[in-house]
Amino acid sequence: MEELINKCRQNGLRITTGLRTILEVLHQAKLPMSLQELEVNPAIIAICDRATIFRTLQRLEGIGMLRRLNFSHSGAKFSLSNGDNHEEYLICTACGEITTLNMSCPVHKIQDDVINSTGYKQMSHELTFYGVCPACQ
Amino acid sequence: MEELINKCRQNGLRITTGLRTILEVLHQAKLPMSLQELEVNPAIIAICDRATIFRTLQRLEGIGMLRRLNFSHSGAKFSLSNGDNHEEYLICTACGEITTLNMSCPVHKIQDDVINSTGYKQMSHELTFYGVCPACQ
DNA sequence: ATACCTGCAAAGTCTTTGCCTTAGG
DNA sequence: CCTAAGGCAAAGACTTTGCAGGTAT
Repeated sequence: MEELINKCRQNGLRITTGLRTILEVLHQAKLPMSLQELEVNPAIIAICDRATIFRTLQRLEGIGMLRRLNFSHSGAKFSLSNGDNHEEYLICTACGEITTLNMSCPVHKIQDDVINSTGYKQMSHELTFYGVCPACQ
Repeated sequence: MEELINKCRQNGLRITTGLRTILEVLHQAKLPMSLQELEVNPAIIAICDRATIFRTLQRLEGIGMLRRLNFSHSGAKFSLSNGDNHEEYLICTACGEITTLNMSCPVHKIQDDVINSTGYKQMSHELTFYGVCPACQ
């Protein structure tokens, strides 16, 4: 957590209560959260206006600490970047539950192939599985 | 193309000019398109209202012929389902260009593992690579 | 004939911005 | 102090819906 704060400081952000709280919530959630979810979060609701959350997320994304994700069955979500430039998720198409997958990422090899064959740079990837979770079946 | 029409008919959709045109455009585009892109498409703009396109996409998605995708640097896009329940894309984070990847999908094996370990059903997946294309570097 | 589709316009929803105030460094 | 950050409210950008009239079957 202090590490996150320091990274913000290094990037010239001012350490405000809002920023601190948002980081904390995202850090503890460990799962991507939407702007709205942040907005109604008990820890945030009394502290920050929607616009503040929005701009804070924007700043965090700008310095590469946050990653914007778009899942097909919900809107944009944000998660603290793991620094590895890859994200793997499993999403229930019925209830929307998001699960992170801790796989020793099997896509890196494929990614290298793609880099070589296309000439793209600064490559990252998202691998998302959709399905119906046991509880919803 | 006739195949697509038949599938619609089988699912109880009425074969209207709008539906036909939208299918045609999506079929030829081969790339995911947003509602807006469809709306301003020369073949469609004179035929269909935005609401019609919207509802047509909704119906197509409902019968599983269309897949809704959300990319991190653009809004929702739709592509005719390939029936294989998987999609692989490469997207330039600078210009937004979308490229389809024709890989003999390397993720199916991984998907099987995920199914076995999580109990999810009706699994599909999206694998998206983000990077900066040669032209934008 | 009768559902189903469509167009139009308006209502929603969520995101983004302007402007003035507050407060971190 | 100076400038970034915050609050409020309003503007935007899309998406979605109601309803009256049109059309495939």
